[in-house]
Amino acid sequence: MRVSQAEKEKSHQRILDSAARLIRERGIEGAGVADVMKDAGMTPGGFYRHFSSKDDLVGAALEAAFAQSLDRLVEADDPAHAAEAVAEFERFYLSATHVDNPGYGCPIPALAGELERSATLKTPMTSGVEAMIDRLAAGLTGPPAERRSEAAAHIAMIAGAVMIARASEPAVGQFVLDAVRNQLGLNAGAWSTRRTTTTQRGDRP
Amino acid sequence: MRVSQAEKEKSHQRILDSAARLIRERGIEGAGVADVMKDAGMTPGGFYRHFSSKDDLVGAALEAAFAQSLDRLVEADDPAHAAEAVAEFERFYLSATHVDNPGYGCPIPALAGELERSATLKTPMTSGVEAMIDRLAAGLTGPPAERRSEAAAHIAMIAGAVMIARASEPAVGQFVLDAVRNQLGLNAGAWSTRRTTTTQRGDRP
DNA sequence: TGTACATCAGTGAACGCGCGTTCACTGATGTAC
DNA sequence: TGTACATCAGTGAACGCGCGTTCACTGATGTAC
Repeated sequence: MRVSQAEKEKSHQRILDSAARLIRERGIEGAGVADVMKDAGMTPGGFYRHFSSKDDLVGAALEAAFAQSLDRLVEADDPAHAAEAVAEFERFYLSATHVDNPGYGCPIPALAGELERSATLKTPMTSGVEAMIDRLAAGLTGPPAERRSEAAAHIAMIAGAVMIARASEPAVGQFVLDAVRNQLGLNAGAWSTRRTTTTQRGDRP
Repeated sequence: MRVSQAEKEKSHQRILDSAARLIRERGIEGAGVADVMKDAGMTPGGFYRHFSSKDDLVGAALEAAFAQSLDRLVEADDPAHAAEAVAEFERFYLSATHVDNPGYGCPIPALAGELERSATLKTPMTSGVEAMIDRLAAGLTGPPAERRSEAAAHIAMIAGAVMIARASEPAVGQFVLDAVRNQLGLNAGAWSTRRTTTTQRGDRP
């Protein structure tokens, strides 16, 4: 039975939301079209009135997932607030809540592994990574040219940590998350003077 | 036609080697039992004379892949050589050769994403991560208690970078790899005095 | 050492299941007059 | 504003394909005597 254009738009959004969540929870191959449609309250056949293929859906869902994830990083005008916003984002990123709930989290640790073999999905992944670099860079200190580089390194580290934590047994996962928190100075409270540094090389005895 | 015990052992090794490579190249779901057997020069039916299931194979292949990957990190007795060995390992890890040839590389960026949803494979992944932490820690400086933590952070960063590089378009991938190299001080030659540091927080104005 | 026989590594076809996609159909929506 | 009709969102079954696994079979290996 046909529904109104407004209803169709709502259906579309429900499918997209279900896909964005299920894909991050179960992986792209693990989230079937029928599963997504059922989660959205529909039957499989209707899917192709909204997307031309599963790949089409996954691309749109990946973009939506990045947008959702980056919404957690509040944009601040002045540098101090921007720095605190980034620290807060990274703390959440490394939290048990994020590790245990991939469905609402960052798409990189949830999906990058699977995207290594997909040609068509590299584009939305690349856009998402770039957007995340820019957003993080805005909250880092130092020369502007080096901020993006530092942001990229931070992303590699936090995404790698979450991925490893999810793929390992809890004790090791926790250890890696703690290690990265330490490396990024996120454990130091406002009152603390504790410092952590990266290992330095290039200076031989 | 039956073959000798020695021949069977060779077949077993060929299947394991093929699996360890194909699984890293194509992912666990992407490497079919028939593909692995064909690569090993056999037909699908014979598989179950060697492994009880595909999961069984993947577990063994994952262990083999970690062993292969860690073989690149030479063990050194004195601290200076150990430090240089770790630096060399990390340089290779972040190289285009490694990024472009997952079949012979580290299983973490190649498979961790897929293992997030596998209960049985978390054990070999955890063992592999622990082994890698220990091996890297031996080449880092600082108090012994903090070396493992620092090693874990390094692994998160390099594994994350390789995963992102493989899942993104080349320009962004290169940028992330370069950023991590910089962060780890791997671009600085022996003559250089260049330093890179992580962002520090916890000191409010 | 030689012979008879049980074992079993490997073959290749077939099975069963899940998943993406297609399709005939329904009936409410939107439009032309 | 009302009516007739074309459109099309959504249904639910069916199709086709790939993949893990099973199975009857072959013939060389290993063993018992």
